[in-house]
Amino acid sequence: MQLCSIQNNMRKLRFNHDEMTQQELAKNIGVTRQTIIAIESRKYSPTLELAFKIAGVFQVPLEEIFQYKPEKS
Amino acid sequence: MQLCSIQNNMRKLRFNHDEMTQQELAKNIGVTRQTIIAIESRKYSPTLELAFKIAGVFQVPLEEIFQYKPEKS
DNA sequence: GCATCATGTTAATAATATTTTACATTATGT
DNA sequence: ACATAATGTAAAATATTATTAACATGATGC
Repeated sequence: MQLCSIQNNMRKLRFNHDEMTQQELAKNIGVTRQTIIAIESRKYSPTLELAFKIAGVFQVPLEEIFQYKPEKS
Repeated sequence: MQLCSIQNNMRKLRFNHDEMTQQELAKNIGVTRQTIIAIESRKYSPTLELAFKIAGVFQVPLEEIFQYKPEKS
């Protein structure tokens, strides 16, 4: 499956935050669990708005969660 | 017209970077001028990938260009 | 064994972002 | 006056992201 160009460590952050589940994170930022799954598995990148919300939950700068990896030339 | 929830200072940055035009910025990051116009006028938010590319052009952290302003309760 | 919870997969639909094209406006230079 | 460059506006078409729902798996506890 095609990976998107944005890497992330949401999964690691969830575990470091009291093993927050995908469901809890989803509810926290107001999206469905499917969206969390898709982002964690790099099926697609979140919107900028969603990325900011996620950074807000974990209280870290956005760039600490998401990194741009061009991949394509 | 409805504004999106992400603020930005691309316009200011363009002028501070040798008065870079919308056209030049667009070409730099590989999108059309319409996309730059839409983002600058907050018609919609860029994708996370685009936001990273724009930050790359201006060589500043993403959060220095884009700020999340919830607006809605 | 059975129920429950967390995670994963797939597919269809809805919502949003981006492209393309065309035309308008304002300022600048000749 | 005319040409050009930068910006703005609008609409339709396409691409990407997000939602919803249904079903599957592995782990845990009773």
